[in-house]
Amino acid sequence: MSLNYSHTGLPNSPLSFCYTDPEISVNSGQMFLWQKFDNSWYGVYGDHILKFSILGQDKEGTNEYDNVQFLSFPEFKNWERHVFRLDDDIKNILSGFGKDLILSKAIRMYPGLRVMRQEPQQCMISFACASNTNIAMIRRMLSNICKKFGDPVSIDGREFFTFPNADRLNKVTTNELLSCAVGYRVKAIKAVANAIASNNIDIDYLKRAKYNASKEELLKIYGIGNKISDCILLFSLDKLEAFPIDVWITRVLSLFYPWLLNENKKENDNKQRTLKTDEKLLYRYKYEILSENIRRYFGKYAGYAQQYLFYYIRQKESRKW
DNA sequence: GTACAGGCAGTAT
DNA sequence: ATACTGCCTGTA
Repeated sequence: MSLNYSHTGLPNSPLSFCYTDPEISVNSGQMFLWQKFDNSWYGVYGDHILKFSILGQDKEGTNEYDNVQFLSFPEFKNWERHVFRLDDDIKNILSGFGKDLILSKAIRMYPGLRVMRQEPQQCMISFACASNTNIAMIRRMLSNICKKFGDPVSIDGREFFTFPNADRLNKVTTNELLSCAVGYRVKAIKAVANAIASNNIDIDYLKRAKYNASKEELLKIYGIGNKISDCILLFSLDKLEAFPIDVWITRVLSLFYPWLLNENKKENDNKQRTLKTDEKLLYRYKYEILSENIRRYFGKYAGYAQQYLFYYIRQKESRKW
């Protein structure tokens, strides 16, 4: 497989990678537990550690490499197909956005940006940690959780830790979790672990069910609201229409899709619209209605659009991850 | 010291 | 229904 690796990413990002044929890059937000050492990337997928290595020479600054090796511990055959969603018809998905100028631009800038598929239990716990904080903090919390409750795996002379499953996390004490610097999110983490461990929610069902039914189940869990459930649905439950709306997405909508927001204005608010006022708009607009309108506009692969827009606005604002 | 970071639940109106 | 508030932790 020909591979094209580059730091497409954000200037300060230690993360983000892409390769071509098919081209891939991924938002850091999707890869909390990935790290790069030398020419290899290592990532945690539940109780597996995944690895891929860039072998061979860079063809004179083209970032094209002729050989990439995918490994996993323990064995997880063809994990790259699963994790990078190589079965998605990316050409078809992206061509569907062709009429949208902003998306077209973002797609040209970040060719092959993908939605990554995460291990569902890990994904649910990860986003339970995501409220009111930033990516660096989430990475720290999750890394702490793995170190404390996961199993060590030694690879290439380095120690990695698997992600503890729900049964394990369901048994740990609140204080043990608090030592992972998760703060008040401990209640959400325990609620997720308990819901899975006690079969109150069934991940197979969540995968099978349609977006709305699946989301309804997730929203029953303490600490899992609209945005976080959409992340879980998109990144681990194969709901490609899920479109998580956070402050960054709100900004990009405000800048480039104001009509989507204005449709939902509660009253005709004559005040001048500014970024600041728009950022507060999730207080003033119903997430559900906004979400429906957005999914109607972007279509059944809205989640892919969300990733391009998120990546675009983050880079535009030069955010460090 | 203060503001703020990829939300959420609880409470008051 | 909608507005407002506090919240762990860490960094700028």
